[in-house]
Amino acid sequence: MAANLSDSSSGLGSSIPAVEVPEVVISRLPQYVRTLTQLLDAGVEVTNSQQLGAQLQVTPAQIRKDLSYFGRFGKQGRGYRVRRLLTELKQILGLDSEWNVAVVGVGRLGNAILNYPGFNPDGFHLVAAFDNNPNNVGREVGGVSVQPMSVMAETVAARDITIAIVAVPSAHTQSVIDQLVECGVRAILNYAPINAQVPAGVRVRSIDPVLALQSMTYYLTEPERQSNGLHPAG
Amino acid sequence: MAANLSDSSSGLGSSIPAVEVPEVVISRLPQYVRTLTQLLDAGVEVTNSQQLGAQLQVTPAQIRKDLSYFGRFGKQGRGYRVRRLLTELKQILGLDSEWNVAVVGVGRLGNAILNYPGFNPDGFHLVAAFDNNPNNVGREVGGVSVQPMSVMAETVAARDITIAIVAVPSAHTQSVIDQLVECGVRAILNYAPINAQVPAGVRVRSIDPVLALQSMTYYLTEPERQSNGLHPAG
DNA sequence: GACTGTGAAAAGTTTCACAGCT
DNA sequence: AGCTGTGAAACTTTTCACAGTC
Repeated sequence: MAANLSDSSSGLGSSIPAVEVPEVVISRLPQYVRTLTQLLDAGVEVTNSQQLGAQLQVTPAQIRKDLSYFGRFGKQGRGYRVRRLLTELKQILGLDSEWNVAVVGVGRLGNAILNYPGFNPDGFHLVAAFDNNPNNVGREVGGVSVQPMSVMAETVAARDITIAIVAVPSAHTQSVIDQLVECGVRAILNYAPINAQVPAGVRVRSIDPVLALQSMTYYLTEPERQSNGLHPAG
Repeated sequence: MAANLSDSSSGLGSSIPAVEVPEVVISRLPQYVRTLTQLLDAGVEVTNSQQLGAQLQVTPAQIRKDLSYFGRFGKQGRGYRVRRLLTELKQILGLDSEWNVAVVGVGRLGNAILNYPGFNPDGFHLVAAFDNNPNNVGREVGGVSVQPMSVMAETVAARDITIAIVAVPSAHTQSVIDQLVECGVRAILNYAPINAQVPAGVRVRSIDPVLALQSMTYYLTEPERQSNGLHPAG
């Protein structure tokens, strides 16, 4: 493997991979970050691929392989220093920066999102909220003043917003996403149960509890469909 | 490929696959179901792998291959009858049955879940709610009366509950999941940002917006990391 | 002519197994 | 002795391409 051109042995190297990193690897890194954060909070200073694998229910080899895309963060015979690895992974994922996020749609769900305290500790700042409904415009929700959709372009530019959370009814979601993309937003977290279409270069993830339930019922029906014993807690 | 032993040409065959169906395939079926439902609602009677693929942003070959694990649902030269394919896929996923679901944790999030109207149309019935807090016990939320955790085993058995939605604080989540598993629940939708551990035979899916955001920021950082142009709207 | 269903090829991902450092 | 980092092997998943049916 053509490992890596960056000098990551010189502490916190910026780890620019020489080889395209598989998307599935990137999707696992946030889980590694979370587990390492827990270990750090628990006062653990050194860990290893075995321990991380047990926590994450992933093989130790996979963890080592995943990390090898970005550099050499461990020490043979010893393992990984938790704080160092955590810092590196956060940097790789861009979690050493702060991200300004807009919420579109301030109905029941949008309200809950704006009041949810879980985003800020992770560097995601909900700095703007938009809604079409004049009854909502001007209200203060979760410390943010709700603006009309018409000022979205200005606000997104002014506040350097690159990420949006969309919580509008399904029927309006695609149109809202189109507008956001038009404004320069490049990552979207969609809460509507639709298949959002975005141009290349823009990312979408969807939060869809019904889809999650539906992908489990298959295994609850008679024919012994337990498949593997491992639990891809997606 | 050793296709399929079931006689699925004789309409709505129960499609017991001879070969273990890959988990990724199962995870895509609910999306097919959703798209087919939309087509049906739009009055479309016949579709094909090309059209479905365009909607779902998946190659037509993948759709045909996925379906081939369960039977032959199309007609060469014509495509798929929307209603027929939808019925078959729902049956495969177990969505032709109704599922009784318990919600554990009736805080802000649990409340929102119990009031969310999106589960029922899809055959998931929130029939019980549990909470440890005496202030919540006895309250009526989303048409369900909140019960103490102590009666969980009884209620789960009495109401034939196989699925649970867990919306309790992270610190209590694993313990609640253990109790649910003990009660015989075999599928869990977890809203806490933890790595839930369950025994083989039990499924977990997690709803974790922060993880979703964190898996996108990588692509928002300078080095041109757009990777593919396709958008795995996870 | 159009489109499915499917073996076979290609691509992607995981696991193995071991050299090499601590 | 213990554990990483990594080529190579094994396995999985996707895509191709075309025979067969409508």
